[in-house]
Amino acid sequence: MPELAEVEFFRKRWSAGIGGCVDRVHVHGTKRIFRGEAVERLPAVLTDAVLVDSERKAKQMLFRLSTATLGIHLGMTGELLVAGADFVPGKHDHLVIYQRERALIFRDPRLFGRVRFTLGTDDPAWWKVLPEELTARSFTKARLREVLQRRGKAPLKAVLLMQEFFPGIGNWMADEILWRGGFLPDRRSGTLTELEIARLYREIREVVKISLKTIGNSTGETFGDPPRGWLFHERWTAKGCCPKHGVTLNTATVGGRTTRWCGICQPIGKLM
DNA sequence: TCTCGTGTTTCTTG
DNA sequence: TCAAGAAACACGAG
Repeated sequence: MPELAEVEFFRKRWSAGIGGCVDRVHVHGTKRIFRGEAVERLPAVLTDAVLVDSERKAKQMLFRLSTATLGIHLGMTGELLVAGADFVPGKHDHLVIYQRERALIFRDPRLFGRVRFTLGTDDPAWWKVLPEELTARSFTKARLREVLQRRGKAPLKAVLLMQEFFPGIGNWMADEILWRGGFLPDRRSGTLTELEIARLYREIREVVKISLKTIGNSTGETFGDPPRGWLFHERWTAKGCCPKHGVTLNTATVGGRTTRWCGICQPIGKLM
């Protein structure tokens, strides 16, 4: 479930390879994962390069090597893994970077993810133009108000999923934010009062911050869960209940995505 | 066998 | 021309 915090977890997983030299590279070159890239050049470019560092912006990752940069987006089902140097790639292991002591693996069964690479050590142009993080100072209440008004007729849920405004927010995080704030997902974005905008702003910051802390910083085999009492733990099955009221969650498609909410916590809908 | 889905891009509609 | 919604992408899980 790669939303911003899970992406952070996967990025750190590959940190095991920082400082290491690339022995060889395996690619499934014909796959859509590499769309638009001259993938046939990738093994030659990366072999003998050193993995220098990595960074995440929203759901995007950039791995900097001594000869090139590697941009990775996990799509819906992508993941990064680390295995021993004798790792044998499976059907869905589209990129494997072998170092002396380990293999860094990018796996994605549904091929919605993307790998891009750029020669040289400068950060690529697409990376430089990504919007600033929601944890940055530039994300202010005034900025939120402006976005909500600009997309005034769209449901709140749909607007929260727009990456140009809310980089890193995905389906479960949007549901979590709306549930905590008491907003019905199909509420028109332009109808929020000043007090409600303040509440939404606070919940966006909180959910991002706590998710990064609990999921993004996990060090185990799999990423950890967000705190008990979050909607997260209930929203995956039809039997899921509101953590506060115990009532079965409602389900509908809002903004093109499966959305779950509590009829008691989140009472006020469209209003337009 | 059928339906669903954690993301993004492109197409269609209004 | 713009905003919003739908469809498409590809595959495994239930």
